[in-house]
Amino acid sequence: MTDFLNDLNEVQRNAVIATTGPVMVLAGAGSGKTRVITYRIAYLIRNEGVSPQNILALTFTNKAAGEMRHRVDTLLHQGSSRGLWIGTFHSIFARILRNSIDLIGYDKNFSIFDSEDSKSLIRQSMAELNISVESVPVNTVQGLISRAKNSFILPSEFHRNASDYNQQKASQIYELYARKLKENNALDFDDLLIKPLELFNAHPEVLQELQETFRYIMIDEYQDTNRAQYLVAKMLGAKHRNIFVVGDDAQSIYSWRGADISNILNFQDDYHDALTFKLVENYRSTGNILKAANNVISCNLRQIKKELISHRNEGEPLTLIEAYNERNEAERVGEQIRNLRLKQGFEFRSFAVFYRTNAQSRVLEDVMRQHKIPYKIFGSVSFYKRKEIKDAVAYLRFILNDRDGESLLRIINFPPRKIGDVSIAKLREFAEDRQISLYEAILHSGEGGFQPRLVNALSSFSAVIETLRKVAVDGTVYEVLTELFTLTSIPLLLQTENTPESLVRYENLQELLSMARDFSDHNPDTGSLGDFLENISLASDYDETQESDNYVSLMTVHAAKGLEFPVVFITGLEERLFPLHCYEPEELEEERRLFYVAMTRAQEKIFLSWAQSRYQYGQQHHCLRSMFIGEIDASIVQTESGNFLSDRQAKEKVASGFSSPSRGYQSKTATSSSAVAGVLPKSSQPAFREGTMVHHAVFGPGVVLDVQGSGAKQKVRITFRNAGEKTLMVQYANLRIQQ
DNA sequence: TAACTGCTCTTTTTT
DNA sequence: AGAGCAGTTA
Repeated sequence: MTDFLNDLNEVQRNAVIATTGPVMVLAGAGSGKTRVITYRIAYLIRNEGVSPQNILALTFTNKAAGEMRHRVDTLLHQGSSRGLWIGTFHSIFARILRNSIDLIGYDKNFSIFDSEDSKSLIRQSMAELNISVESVPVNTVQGLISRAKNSFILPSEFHRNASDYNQQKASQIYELYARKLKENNALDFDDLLIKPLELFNAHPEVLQELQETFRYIMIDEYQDTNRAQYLVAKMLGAKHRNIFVVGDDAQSIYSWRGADISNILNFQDDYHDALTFKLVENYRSTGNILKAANNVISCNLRQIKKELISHRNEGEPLTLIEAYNERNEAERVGEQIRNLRLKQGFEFRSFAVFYRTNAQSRVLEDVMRQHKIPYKIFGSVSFYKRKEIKDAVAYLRFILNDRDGESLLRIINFPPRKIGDVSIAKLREFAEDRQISLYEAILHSGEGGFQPRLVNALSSFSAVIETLRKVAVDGTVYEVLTELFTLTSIPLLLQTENTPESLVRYENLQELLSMARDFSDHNPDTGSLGDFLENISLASDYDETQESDNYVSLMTVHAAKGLEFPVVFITGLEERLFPLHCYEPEELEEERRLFYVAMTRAQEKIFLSWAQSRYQYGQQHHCLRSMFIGEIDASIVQTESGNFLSDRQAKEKVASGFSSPSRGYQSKTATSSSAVAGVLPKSSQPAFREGTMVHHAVFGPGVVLDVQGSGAKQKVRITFRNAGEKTLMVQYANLRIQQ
């Protein structure tokens, strides 16, 4: 019965069998973290006779949850994972809320608003409060509100503590936005995490029941939990105290989303009797890869010290690709992939190309297509975020929850029914007069004194909705969707439009339909429309992987967490791109952890690439090599032609004196203008100091922030009144000093 | 009401 | 460079 424990090393095994009381496992990259959790679940079920219904495992992605479930099934026997509570924080909490949210004044059929819906609602709130989008950007507001929610700060408290203008405005908007969400009977992503707390506080009996249920709680990627997640987990585990958390502070990359690294750093303060295990034996990567990763992460100050120990041979050095521009970078990545496949027998699925921002995927995609390399981009425009899908889904959402105003606005005039903004405004007024919802206003539009044409349009709309509702009562999701497509002729319209885009959209709707059919087959019981929608709302493109397909994976580094590939390309290693922004030292440390995550995904080979110039927001920029590259021991990094960096650096040092990598980029405009304008004679180059007022031919007036280097290599960082912050080579910038 | 046009802003990363 | 938006026109 304990045979499967032999697959584990001693520390792993000890962690698995320590089933009682709080346990923390610090698991370095590739040290068998998922293995420990899954074996522990299997051990609980098989050796300790725990019923699956009493085990809760929380993950951050659906993919991780799916994989865990799959592995438990493999470990025991098919179907063993039935009844297990395995899922993302968001989906498990949504499930809890579906059961009892009526206790805190929501309808159980609540809608889940994605960030687009939520942004639109924030925009509405701002309009009502007469706060212009120019004064405070919607994105900023959304970020502030989200952060507040995740820290479990209520509007009133946020308002009290608002220190600057943006926060003050955001706190006002937060209040109205929260009210509007409730009016819509909707929860945003953050609500899914914080509403359980509200529920538990108001109704302790709900909490008690759940505490009884969840005798064993396991949390993956604990370093990425935010305050709300931390609190709920703590409450749920308070009775049995069998809390088992796994994480790696070195892989904490979500602080921008409110993740609080101190949750893991302070675990032992919360649970004094906690057992701690450290997994540092790495089975994934070669010695050189680990060495490089260790080199880099040791530059961070705030960390739990642990050096990963390799279980594999040294392997090959890392390879540096230095490209002219982003296109060249992509081409050389493609070339390497082709060569390695042909000469060393790697399959397409062995390769992953990582980048810091989604925008970088475009060129890579182009080149892959040109070179006929099969590829898949993870998380570009999610299937569910496509307009046609969102429109169709909005109908489904609205059938269940007719207070969902966002959905209503999407579908009321789609397909076009000649109900425009003006009519909607009139309808709104009518609804407000009578204190009824917008949909009720539509149902009673005959009494509103509207033009007959509008009343007709509105009643044809409500007829569609009512018909669909009837179908939904005892029909499957598939049937509802089919009826929707028949009634509205949406697919037909797209087909007759017959443009390449409309045909793609048509295909997408067919895809949705077949997903619905799939779902209906697996969930034959009626009333599963809500479940279907929940899956859709909480799903993302990052989740699906089909083992059978053979393609190169393209994704952001964030999306790569938890995955592994034989060959990894880390692209765009340039200052201000990766690391992206470094206003604060902590932010730089997070970027470094992100780079660490990227490197530790690799099993055999790592390629690091950067481009000397790159298009960013439609402008070409000169780039500087990322400081991260220099943090790796130069004796294990070679160029494509096989020269080691250590040799090259030695030569360079002799030739031109040591130059350390410095920050920033120069604008191409500045460089090229200098060719025309000429360069000041060296002797007459003015001296720049911090605070010097200057004038630039293109950027206009500005102030020097700091000066780097001297002589021909001197650079100045300048904040321009109208052009923002730039770093310029003094030699080329042709700056005039303003007295 | 809907289509068109020029304008702005974008780019962090995800559930 | 490209998407999305507001404002304008048919």
